[in-house]
Amino acid sequence: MEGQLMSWGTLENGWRKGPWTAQEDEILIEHVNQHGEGRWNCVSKLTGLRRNGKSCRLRWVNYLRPDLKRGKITPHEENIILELHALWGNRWSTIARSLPGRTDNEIKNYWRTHFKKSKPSKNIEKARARFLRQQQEQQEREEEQQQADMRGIMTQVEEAALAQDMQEMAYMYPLNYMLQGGEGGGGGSISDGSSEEEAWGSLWNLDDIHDDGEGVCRGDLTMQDQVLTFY
DNA sequence: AAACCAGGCAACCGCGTACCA
DNA sequence: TTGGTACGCGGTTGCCTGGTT
Repeated sequence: MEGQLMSWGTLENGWRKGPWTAQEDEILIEHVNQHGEGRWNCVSKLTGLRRNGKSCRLRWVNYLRPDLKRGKITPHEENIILELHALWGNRWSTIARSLPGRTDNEIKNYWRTHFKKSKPSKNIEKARARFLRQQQEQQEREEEQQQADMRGIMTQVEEAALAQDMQEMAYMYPLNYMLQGGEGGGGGSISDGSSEEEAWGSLWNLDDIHDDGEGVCRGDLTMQDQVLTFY
């Protein structure tokens, strides 16, 4: 524990806690505009703000950042959250990278209030298991194929460099990268219905993309392929 | 009108990790 | 190599608000 509350929101060690005031927000924004993000523990020293570094960072990241999107999560975003949560679980910050303007905290809260309570149906669980199994098989097939293809063309150094590039791209822009190919791609088939079954359905339909060897993403990696590049 | 309740969300906490001296 | 510090992440808490009785 940091200390005992003296008056409302003030601890005996001088740090303030609880809801931020408009003045505190202004001070923090001013500070970040001047010095940039980071070095959060210096904020109190430089500005006189009685907030610890953690609190400042959180306030900035979750509320004050200018690129934050305000307003409700759209059905499209909701579907993205569902799909990525199916893939990555509670890795909220990873999921948030695929939703520009949304924070991990926001997505986490949204998930907890909208989906946590409803247990996935049997069908969903079966579909999920099938998806994961096929994903694994696909990965194995591709690794074999890639090794065979690459061996004759690339040196080992080039191969490593490419793999790293792919991984970095996928890490920086997970969903954008997956959905390359536009609205007609994997995400485009998502209807505006927001039921859980529908959302999962859009994910499992990706299986079909692979069946003909072409995929909706035409020439690009399908969602499954690209997800595999993360691991 | 008042009390109660549930949902939503901002903020806090603890832990793990990266970085640096 | 190690210890300290700062940062980032996920889980949890608690307040606020709107709806219901």
